[in-house]
Amino acid sequence: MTQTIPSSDAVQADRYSPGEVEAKWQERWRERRLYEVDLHDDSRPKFYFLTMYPYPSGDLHVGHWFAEAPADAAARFKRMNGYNVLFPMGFDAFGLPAENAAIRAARQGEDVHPATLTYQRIERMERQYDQMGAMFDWSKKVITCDPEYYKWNQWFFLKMYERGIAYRKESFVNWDPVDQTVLANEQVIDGRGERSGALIERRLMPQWHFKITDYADELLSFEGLDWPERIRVMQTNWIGRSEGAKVVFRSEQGDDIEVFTTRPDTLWGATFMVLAPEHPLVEKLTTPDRRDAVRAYVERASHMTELDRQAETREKTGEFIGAHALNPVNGERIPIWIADYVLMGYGTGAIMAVPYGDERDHEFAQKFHLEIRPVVRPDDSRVPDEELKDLWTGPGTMINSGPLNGLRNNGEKGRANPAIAAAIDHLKGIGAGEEQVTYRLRDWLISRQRYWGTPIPIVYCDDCGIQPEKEENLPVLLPDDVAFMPTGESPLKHHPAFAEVACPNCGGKAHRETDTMDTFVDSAWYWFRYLSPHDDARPLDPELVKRWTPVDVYTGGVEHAILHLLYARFFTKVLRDLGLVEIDEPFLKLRNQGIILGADNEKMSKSRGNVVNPDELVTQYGADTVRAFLMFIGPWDQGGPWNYQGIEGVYRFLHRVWALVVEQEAKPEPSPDADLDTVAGELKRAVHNAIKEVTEDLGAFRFNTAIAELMTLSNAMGKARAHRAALGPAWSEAVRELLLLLAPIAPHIAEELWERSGFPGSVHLQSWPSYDESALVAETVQMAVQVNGKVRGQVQVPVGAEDSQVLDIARAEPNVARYLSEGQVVREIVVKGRMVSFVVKG
RNA sequence: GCGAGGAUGGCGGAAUUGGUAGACGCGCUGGACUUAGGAUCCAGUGGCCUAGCCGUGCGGGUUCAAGUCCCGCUCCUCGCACCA
Repeated sequence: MTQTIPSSDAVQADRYSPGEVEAKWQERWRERRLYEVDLHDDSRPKFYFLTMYPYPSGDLHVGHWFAEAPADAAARFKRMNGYNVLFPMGFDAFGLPAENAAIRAARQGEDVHPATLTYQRIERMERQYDQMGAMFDWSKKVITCDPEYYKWNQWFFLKMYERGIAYRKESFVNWDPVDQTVLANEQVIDGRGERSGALIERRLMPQWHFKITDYADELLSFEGLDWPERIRVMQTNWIGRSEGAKVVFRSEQGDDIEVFTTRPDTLWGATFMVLAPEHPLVEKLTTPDRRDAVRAYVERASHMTELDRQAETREKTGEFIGAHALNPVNGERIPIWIADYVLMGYGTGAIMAVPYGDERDHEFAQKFHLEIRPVVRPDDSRVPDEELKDLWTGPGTMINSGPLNGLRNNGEKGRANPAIAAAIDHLKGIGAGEEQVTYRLRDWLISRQRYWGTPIPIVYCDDCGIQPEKEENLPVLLPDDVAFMPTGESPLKHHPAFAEVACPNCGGKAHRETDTMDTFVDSAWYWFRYLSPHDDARPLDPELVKRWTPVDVYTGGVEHAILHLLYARFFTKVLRDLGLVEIDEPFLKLRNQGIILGADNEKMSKSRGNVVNPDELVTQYGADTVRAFLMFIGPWDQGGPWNYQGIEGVYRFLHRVWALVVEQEAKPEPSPDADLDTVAGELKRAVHNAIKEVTEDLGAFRFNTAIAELMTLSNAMGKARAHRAALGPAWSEAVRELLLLLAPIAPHIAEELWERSGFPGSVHLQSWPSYDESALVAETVQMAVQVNGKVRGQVQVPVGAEDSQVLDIARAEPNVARYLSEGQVVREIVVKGRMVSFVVKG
């Protein structure tokens, strides 16, 4: 890309110079505190417009602009529509990249502290944000690595600990060997660490969890929320609710083996059982002759990464453990196997296997030659029961199933299926099971073996065990004087002053928890804190929370569909149950922007070298052009490839707007035969049409078409421009409306032209214009005309015309007139809005 | 495999309840102004065998009328995936 700005000798005194205009207005807006919001102002309705706060990576890239500039336009639009709009911004400042940078530095013998790095980056990004011309209210800024912020993470943790929502449990965890930390399930993508890309190992460790599963059912409801279907589906699948039954089998040795099944109706077809390799009963139940084989299998499974396991989706593996269990419904003796297709983390880690009714069990049975017994006869099957196909998961009639024989199985889930209902009742009757709901969702593991995060306020006392830190001792400060380990281990472990403490209970010898919290804890409630960012006495201001939340619109990337957005919903419900807020849901309306791809159609990344730097673009074209171009590129929720050429068109458009308002008319006066009334009428129509369209588009986040409408208006004004002197106030009115419509999208140039036109005040403090319906384009609509049921012609009819007028026009159509003149009109009707029917006799 | 979304000119994309397909922009072509044009302005720009015909991934259907509705496919993107 080479220069496109006209060389300086061509610049006239009043030529559009984005750099000057933008610097001037950013300065003035700052001086006038134009965007500082009075949270107590109740003269206007509130509107909380939230956009996801960024991680302080150090440089704003074009993706930030794509996310935030349109959001800013939508927020400005709301503000001009009479709302008191809160549009805050902050930084998600804890996290691995800053710490990893410190570790890298340590490896080279340098000393870089994550805090120093983070605050430097925040400062740089704030300056870059200012260049965007966004109406962020920085006075409400939240930085999550500030003790004044993370203190409240700790406070919430203590409250949740009191209520049993935060608990410590030894469990298998996802261990990232590169980042040297445990990850949440949500952070493991295809068996690899979300950040590091390293293969995840499974380890058994004591970890802190939040009991998000307590809220599983509530999280499944999106009632009253205007969220994209896509996100709702993703969250619903993630929570993964399954209705079924728990059934207790008993081993011959007398141990209860509990299983969960969604198909209790097929219990009589259970011909073997399968335990997960990690199942606690495996060791005990295995018979001596099978011990070696079983141990080898368990050993192999434990070393397998998640990815290895998933890669083996085709071929089933497993081992018979030598033991048998009794099927509670028919007392049958069935073999017990272990196999890694049964997961310890779901249900009970054990299943009853019904090869006839489950594809996986069927595959397993075939491979190991286990019995397959039909229990549902398909409706259209005519073969004898013994010859039924060996896998059927659909509806039919129950067979080989004792008391269920002959019952209808409609293939539905839960009690809606008579066969399932009967099976559950039967289980209850014999005391071997009952209805149960199981979720895929697991509790949120929040422990991280890292330094740069919120310290978990827990102390382990040799005598008293786990002790929560006292509230008055908060915040538990993250120490600054730490040495970063080249190995990646958390420096907290090697910091005696931090780790060795007195027990808050007995005062005896104790040590502090050295794990820190997942950074998703920070972002699970940050929007509440914008309302009182520096309140030292309490986490949130109840009065302001009541007035301002829930957030009216939340915008951000889809990549947070299940991580952040699910945690935020969970946290809100917890805060509600703690009596701190009164709302059930944090974000009423959610909108996701798409992703801007590099010119090579790949996701932008430093390693690919396809990153577009917005700073250079701003220098070349100005922020207004960059903003408007990102909005114009296509539907916002779609994203798309970056295209250098397109930006020129938007740049030219802003130049033309500038010329319309500022530049002196160089052309000769209009020719005397120009019909001024027509010109004025068309101008007015163009203006009001634009108001209507831009209003609808901005309200619906359709930025691309809003700009297209503005271009159409500016083109129309370009045609009328030659008559501007003669048009007088009509011209000036058109300019006024154009600038108002432009203000949310290109705030600087709109403000400058507003001032130059002599309009009072700031364009951003004006009310949004409304349109005059009667001034809109007199549209016509095409209608078909039929005579005695046959279409004879098409006519153009003005929108909103009276029926009689429509009939007159239709009658005048030559092709129609031919048929009408012959006979007599008996009935005339206008149907379907777009069809004129004549019925003629004679 | 399951779920969600999509397919429209050379390109990004527009098209209320079915009603002149291709708004707006890019690119391209021609012209004007120019020492020059990669600046600006004007005109044109879906295709073709151009009295007209054909055109919204493919094949059917409903309708006076289909990008839009119905049936059957193909391909693409994203999400989930041995969840019992």
